[in-house]
Amino acid sequence: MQLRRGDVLDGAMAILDEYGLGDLTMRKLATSLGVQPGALYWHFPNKQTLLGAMADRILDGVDAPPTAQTWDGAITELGYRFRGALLAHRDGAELVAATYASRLTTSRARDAFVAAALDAGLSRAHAELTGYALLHYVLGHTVDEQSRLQLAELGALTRGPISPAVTTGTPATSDDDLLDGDPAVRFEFGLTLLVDGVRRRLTERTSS
Amino acid sequence: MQLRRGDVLDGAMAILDEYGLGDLTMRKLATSLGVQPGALYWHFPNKQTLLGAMADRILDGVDAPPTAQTWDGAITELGYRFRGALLAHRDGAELVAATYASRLTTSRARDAFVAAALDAGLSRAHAELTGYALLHYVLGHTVDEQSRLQLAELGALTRGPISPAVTTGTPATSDDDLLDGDPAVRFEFGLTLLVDGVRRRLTERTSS
DNA sequence: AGGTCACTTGAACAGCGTTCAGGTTAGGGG
DNA sequence: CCCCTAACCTGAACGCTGTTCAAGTGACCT
Repeated sequence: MQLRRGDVLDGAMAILDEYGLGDLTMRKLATSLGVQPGALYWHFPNKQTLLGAMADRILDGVDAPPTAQTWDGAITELGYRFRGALLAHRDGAELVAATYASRLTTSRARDAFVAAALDAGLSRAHAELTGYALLHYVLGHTVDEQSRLQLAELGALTRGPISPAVTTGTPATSDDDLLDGDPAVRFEFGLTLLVDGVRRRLTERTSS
Repeated sequence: MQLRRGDVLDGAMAILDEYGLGDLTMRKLATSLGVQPGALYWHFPNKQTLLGAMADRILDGVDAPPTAQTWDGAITELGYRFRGALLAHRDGAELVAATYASRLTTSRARDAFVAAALDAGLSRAHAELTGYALLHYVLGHTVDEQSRLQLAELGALTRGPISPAVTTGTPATSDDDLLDGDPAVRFEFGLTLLVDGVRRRLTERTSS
């Protein structure tokens, strides 16, 4: 029973979901596949490339045409879909961000954003720029959101019956209530800011 | 001649600037300081903490009050200052992004953004959210910009006299001209989008 | 039956962050 | 002046990482 490239990818995704990016090593992956580490290098030239393939799998489908009727609805839908894809796997955002930086994954998400911006009525140049802005915002936000999430999970396990917190100065409601509330609200707010920025560009162009 | 905590930090910054984050290892740092690797662990409990201190140094000064007179000028100024600080050191953006994710650096940049948003007239809650949006956008953009820059530098050295490129389909002007132009333009565009989003929120509140 | 090509093994290489018992050195008090 | 304590460093190791490669195995086609 020999290994296929797809099997390696499947095994890697399984380790990612269960143990996280930090524990995804070539040795652990090989062991989980019942194989020696060297065998993996027949299917992938190196770990970076494997991570790139994983990023591509995570982003699979994000560039499908949006169903929303309005242009702003379409951009928002794409944003949520992108974020959802990243959050669907442990360390997904970090993996995609790292891989995107080394140009080993295609930027489908950005292309979809650009298409939506073109549909909205922006010029090619402005649509391209808008695509970058949306991509960078969503990526930046989601990396942060996910790392917070996983730090909180870890803290919830570590921190057992802790003393009810000696309030060291501020009444503790300065910041946390906004964060613990709902990351989706935080996400949506920034997305709306960007969409409104696009809207302004559209009306300016129309009315001038 | 004994080592001070600050000396270690200085040495680490020097290696970062000259060789990049990938070559910043505890062993290389120790060698450059004329010391054994173990000695570093008296000054910093681990590498992560050292990286955190480096991030703090990189971000030193970004939260100084902006000089611009208008609120939108202030936000723009802070954005450029933040980006400038990240670009000032090799792999600076990546370092700060990674460190920010593990909460080992204070988020001065965000606080400055929040203050500017409050000055603009936003409510506390909206200002906080705006701070996150700006932070995530600038970080996302600058990580991308810097990795592109360094990839291009590397490519310029590697790529010697290459054959004039077999244009595989598109006339090659689809994307690159916008990118090679000026990253600052790309940066400013997204920043303007966000600022315009804030502006809309302000006028809505005023006129309703 | 034989040969070819795809795939895997086993072992090693060079490097990493981190630990720690023990040596060294500097500075202040008797 | 000397000694003692605390700060600081050494030397050597531990367990881990990604990656390489000659040699071996196995399946499939002729």
